[in-house]
Amino acid sequence: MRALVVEDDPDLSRQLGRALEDAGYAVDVALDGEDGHFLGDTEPYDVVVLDLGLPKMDGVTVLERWRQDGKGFPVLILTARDRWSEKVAGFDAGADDYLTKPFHTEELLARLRALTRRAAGHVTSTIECGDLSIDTRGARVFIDGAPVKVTSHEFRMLSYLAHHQDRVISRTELVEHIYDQDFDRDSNTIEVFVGRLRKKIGNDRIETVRGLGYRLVDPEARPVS
Amino acid sequence: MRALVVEDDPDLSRQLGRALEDAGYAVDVALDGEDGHFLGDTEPYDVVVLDLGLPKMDGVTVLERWRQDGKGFPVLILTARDRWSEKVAGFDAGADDYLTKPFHTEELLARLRALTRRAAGHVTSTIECGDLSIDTRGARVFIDGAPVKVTSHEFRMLSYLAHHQDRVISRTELVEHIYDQDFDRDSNTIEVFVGRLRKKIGNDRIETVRGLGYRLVDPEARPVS
DNA sequence: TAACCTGTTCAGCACCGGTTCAGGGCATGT
DNA sequence: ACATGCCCTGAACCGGTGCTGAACAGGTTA
Repeated sequence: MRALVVEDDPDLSRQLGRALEDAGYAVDVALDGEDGHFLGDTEPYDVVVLDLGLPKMDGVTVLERWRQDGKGFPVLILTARDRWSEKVAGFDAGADDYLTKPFHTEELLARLRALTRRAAGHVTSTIECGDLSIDTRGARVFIDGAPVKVTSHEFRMLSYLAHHQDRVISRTELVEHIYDQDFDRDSNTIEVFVGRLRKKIGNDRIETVRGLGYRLVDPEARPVS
Repeated sequence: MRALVVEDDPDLSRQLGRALEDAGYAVDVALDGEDGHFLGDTEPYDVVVLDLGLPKMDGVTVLERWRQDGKGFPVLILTARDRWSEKVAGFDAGADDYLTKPFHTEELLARLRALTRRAAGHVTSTIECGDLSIDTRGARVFIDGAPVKVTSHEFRMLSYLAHHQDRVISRTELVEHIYDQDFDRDSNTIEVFVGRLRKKIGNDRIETVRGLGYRLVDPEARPVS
């Protein structure tokens, strides 16, 4: 999951970035509205945390432009306490949730989880694929109830595949969503991770579609429709 | 499906080409308006991505000439943000959709899928032909709900036939839509693929019309011709 | 500092998928 | 019925793609 944090207060943005990274997101941080808008326009984020009071370009404007351009990622806006007008304007502009400063990072994380889940059409905090279950909250993976130990990048990857199960995910799409901005394009890191994941959760759970990418499937569900 | 990308920025054009190839298109790239116009005039594309700001010949002009010459392929234009006049001119010239730079490749792919589907008169992302169903998004094929394993070229071919089912598709048309520019004309590759496909989905699903080409049919739907 | 864990790089290899080729069959027109 | 030529098919070739084991690097922990 990739997240963008747009927050001008350097302390808070650093804290947020760190909290999200700890929670397993690949995070980019923008310190003003222009940068934030540009990043949101160019990079495929899965969720955005957007402060409304920003230098160079107001948060609401940023959000409005994104939505005009058809950007659909979920956006959580941060507002100063008692700034109802801003909040309303934010929702009108297409925000999905809000939080008033100051707040507990746990609450922010919980709301972000809810947003990403909702955006992918899931309702619970665990995604199931056959007897494979992925706890997005605890970053844990179970097979038939038995815990499987996965590293953080392995988890990000599995989690992204699970959010879009049954779809073919190209290698480039995986890279874009797992890593932040710059990443060496031609490298076989993805393949190595797929290999390691397969070794842990079973070979038949990740199909490779030659020339296109990978796909997470439930091996049990396919003998007959 | 064959796609043409007309984009002068070398980085972007390479990136686009790669993304489309990942998505299963056969892609040609032109770096200026003249080349782009020529290619679009001579080669039968299924969809075109056209940047409006181009050297040698402006994108709008390119599009106008294509339409004057009766080229009907769907065209998605790329415009710099806040260039409303261009956008309008593009639509007037016959564009089918637009996207403002910068954009997410996934969104571009989604729109291209929508365009090709619409151009073929389909609305969903799966095409049905009797109990044969083709998932254009997931690159999968089912017979009566049971998955059939096809390779990427086999899929392209079946998919093209399915987009134009009940029509006779000539061998050259198939070649032109499945492969990009350079392909050895006299080769029986197509026949080999037809053979392999028939072996997988049943002999009676692809009719051969001697001297003309092939046609995808629903064997059940024609008790008698 | 040493041991460890995680992510990345590299090189070798197996295999798959695309292409070619040759031979034979079958439809079509005379 | 015959001959022509189009089409089908099996087999083989070949290059590329993706997989794997191992080594390396950076950071973290004991």
